[in-house]
Amino acid sequence: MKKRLIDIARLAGVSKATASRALADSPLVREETKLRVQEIARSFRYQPNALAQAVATKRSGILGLCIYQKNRPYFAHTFFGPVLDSVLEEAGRNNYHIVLAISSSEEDTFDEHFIKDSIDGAILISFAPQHAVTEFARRGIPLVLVNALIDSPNNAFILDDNYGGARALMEHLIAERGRRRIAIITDRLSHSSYLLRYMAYMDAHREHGIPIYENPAVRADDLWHGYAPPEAEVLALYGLKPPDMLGTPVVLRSTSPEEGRQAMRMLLGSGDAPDAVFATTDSIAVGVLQAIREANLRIPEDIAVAGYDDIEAAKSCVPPLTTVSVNRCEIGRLAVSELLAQIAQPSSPSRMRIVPNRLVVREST
Amino acid sequence: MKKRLIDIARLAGVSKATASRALADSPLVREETKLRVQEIARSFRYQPNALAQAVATKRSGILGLCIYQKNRPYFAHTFFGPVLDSVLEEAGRNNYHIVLAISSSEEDTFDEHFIKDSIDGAILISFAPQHAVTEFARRGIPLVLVNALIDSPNNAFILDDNYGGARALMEHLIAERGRRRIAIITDRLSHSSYLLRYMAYMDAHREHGIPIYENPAVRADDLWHGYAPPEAEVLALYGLKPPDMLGTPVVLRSTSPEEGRQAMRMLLGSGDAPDAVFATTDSIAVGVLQAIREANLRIPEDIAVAGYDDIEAAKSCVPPLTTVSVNRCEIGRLAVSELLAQIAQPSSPSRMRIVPNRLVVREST
DNA sequence: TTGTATGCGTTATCAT
DNA sequence: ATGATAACGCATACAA
Repeated sequence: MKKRLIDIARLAGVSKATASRALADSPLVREETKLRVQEIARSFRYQPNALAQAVATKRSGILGLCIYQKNRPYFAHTFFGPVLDSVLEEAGRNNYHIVLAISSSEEDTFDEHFIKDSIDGAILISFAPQHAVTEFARRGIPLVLVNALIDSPNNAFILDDNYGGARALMEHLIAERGRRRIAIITDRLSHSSYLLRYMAYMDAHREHGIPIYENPAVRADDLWHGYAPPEAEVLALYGLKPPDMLGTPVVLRSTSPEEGRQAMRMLLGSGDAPDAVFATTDSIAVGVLQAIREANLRIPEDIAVAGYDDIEAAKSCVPPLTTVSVNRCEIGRLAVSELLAQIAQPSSPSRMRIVPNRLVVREST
Repeated sequence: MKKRLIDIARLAGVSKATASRALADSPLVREETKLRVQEIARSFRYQPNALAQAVATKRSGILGLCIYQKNRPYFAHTFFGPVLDSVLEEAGRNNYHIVLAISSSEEDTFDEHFIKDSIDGAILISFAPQHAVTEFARRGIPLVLVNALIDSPNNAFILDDNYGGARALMEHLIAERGRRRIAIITDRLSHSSYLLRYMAYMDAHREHGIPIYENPAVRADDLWHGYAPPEAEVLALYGLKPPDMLGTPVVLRSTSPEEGRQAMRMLLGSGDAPDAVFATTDSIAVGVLQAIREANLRIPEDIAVAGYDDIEAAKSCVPPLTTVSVNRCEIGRLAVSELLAQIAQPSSPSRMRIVPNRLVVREST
C-alpha cells in the first residue's frame, strides 16, 4: 500500500539510485527517464520518508525553538508568540520545520528534549544559561540567542534595542512631557531586557541632572529580590558600563496586570505619588492604569503612564498606552536567517544584531 | 568526537545489540553489564540519534499541529496560542514532540509540509477541509480535529460547546438583563464555531418569543458574503437542526477590534441602536466597546456588550467584558490525549468530546 | 546516463 | 545473557 522509493523505481523500471536522482531533479539523469519516474511518483502520491532522508543526509531540516518558562503562558505570550509566528514564516520560506521545546528548569540543557543530534540548529529565546549554550556548542549545534545577553563566542545574537527604546521613552517623559518624579515598575532585573530598560531609566536621569524618584514605601532590601548586579563584561558586549548610581525601582516577581496594579496602589497609598510611571512591560502598565483609574486620578494629567512592548492591549486599553513598539516580527525573521547562515557556514563569526524599535506616543502620556 | 551506539558498545566491550538493550533498560541483559554500559554512556553524555531510532522503530515521537491561516497571527492567536501551550504540556508529559505547520491555502493537505510518513499523528485546529482529512486517512495518520465540524468517521473531535456557551450568554442578556433588541456582530458563519454561536442566538430569540433585531442599515445581501447555509447532516452530528428562521447579523470579514468598531459605528449611525450587542468574539467586542464610548453612550446602561472567548483583554478593557470563557487548556490537553489513544489503538471508534465553557459576567452587561 | 554497493545509526530477529 | 546480522528507507561514491 504505502510506496517506498524502491517501489517507484521498480514501477519505472529503474534502480533506486536513478529514481532517487530523478526525484531530486538531478542533471545526471536523462530527461526522459526523469519525467517517467516523476510521473509515476506523482500518480502514486509518493512522499519520501523524511526521517530516512535525514539519517542518510545527516540533515533533518528541523530547527528547535526553545524557551525557559516555568508556567504558562509559554508561546501564548506577548513576545514569544509573535516571534514564533515570524520564525515559522521564515523557516517555511526556507523549507525548514520548527519543533518547540519548553523547559521549566534553568539546569536543563534541552538535550533530553529533542537535541539527540536530530535538529540542524536551535534558537533560544529570552533566557540562556551558560551551561546550555556550552552544551549546544559541544554537540556542534548552531545556536542563535534572542534577547539574551551572555558572554558567548561563535553564536549569533538578536536583540531588541532595549536600551535605546527605553531611552527614547524617557526622553519623551522628561523633555517633551516635563515629568520629574518618574517611578519605574519592572519585572526582575536579572533578565537582561529589563536590566537594560532600567539602565536607560537611570542614565536619562543622570544626563538630565534630575534626581531619581524615591518612595519611602519602597524598601530596596525587600524589592530587589534575587537581583544580581550586572556583570561588567556582559554589559561591555553591548557597549555599556554598569550604572554609577542606583535607584530603588519597584521590582515585581513577574509580569502581570495584577502585580502592576498592586504595585501602583502601594505607590499611591504612600501619599507621595509620582507624576509619571515607566512600567517596563505593557502588561504591568495595564494594571498601573487600572490602579490610577480606581484612585480617581487623571491619566495623563495627574500621572502619565508608559509601557514597553506594544502588545495588543496597548491599543485597546483606556487610555491607549504610550509604549515602545518592539519589532518582534523582524526579530524572529533575523533569528532564522542568522541560524540558516550559520548552518550553511558553520565557522562564521559571532554576530550581534540589534533590532530597532519605535516609540509610539498614545494618550497615556 | 561524537559518540554513536557502536562506540559506546566497544568501550563497554559488548556488541551493539547488547548496548542498545542496556540503554533501553531491557530485562534481557545482565544487571552488571547493563550498569556498565549505562555508566559509560552517561560519562560520554551519549544521546542516541533520534532520527535513526525513528526509522528503525517506525515511530518518530513527533506530532503535527496544523492550522489553516492566511495571515498573522498564526499561533500568536487568542485561541491557537493557549491551545498550543497545553498541547505542548500534554505532549511533553508523554514524551512527544510538536512540530508546527501553517497553510494559507484551503487546497493544501499538509503533505508537502511535514507529513511524508514522519509524524505519528496530527491535530488540525479550527478548520479542516474534507480532502485534507481524507489525505491523512489515506496515509494512515491518526488525526484529531479541534473546533472543526465536518462529517468524518474514524477521527476524534474536540469541540468547545459553542452552542451551549452562546445560549447561556443569550439567556443572561434576555432573562437576567431584560434586553430585547440584541444585535449580533460576527465573523464569517462559514466557520462552524461562529455558526453555532449564531444558531444559539437565533434559538434563544425563538424560545423567548422575541423578534430578531433588524437594522435597515444592515443589508443581508452585502453582509452574508460567502456564507453557505449550514449543512443539515453536519449539524445533526452535533444534535442540531438548521435554524428555521434567519436574522441579518453583521458579518465581518475577520475578527479584529477595528472591524468591530466600524460595525458598531454603523449600527449607532443608523439612528436605531440596539440595547445589547453579542459580539461573537472578544476581539470584536473590544472594538464595539470603543465605538460606544466614542458615541458617549453608557455601557451597560444604554447598550450592554457581551463577547465570547474570554481573552486576556476581556479583563482589562473598560468596562471589563462579560463573555464566555472557553477552556482552551482542556481542549489542547484532550486533543493530545485523544490522539495518543488513537495512536495506541488505531482502530478505536470516532469520538466527539464537547468541552464545557463558563459564562463570566463582568461589568459590560 | 545508469546500476551496484555501501553507508547513515538505530532496533529487531535469530542464533548461540 | 549475548552476538552476528538483517532490516528501516533513503542517498551517494564508485563502477560500468
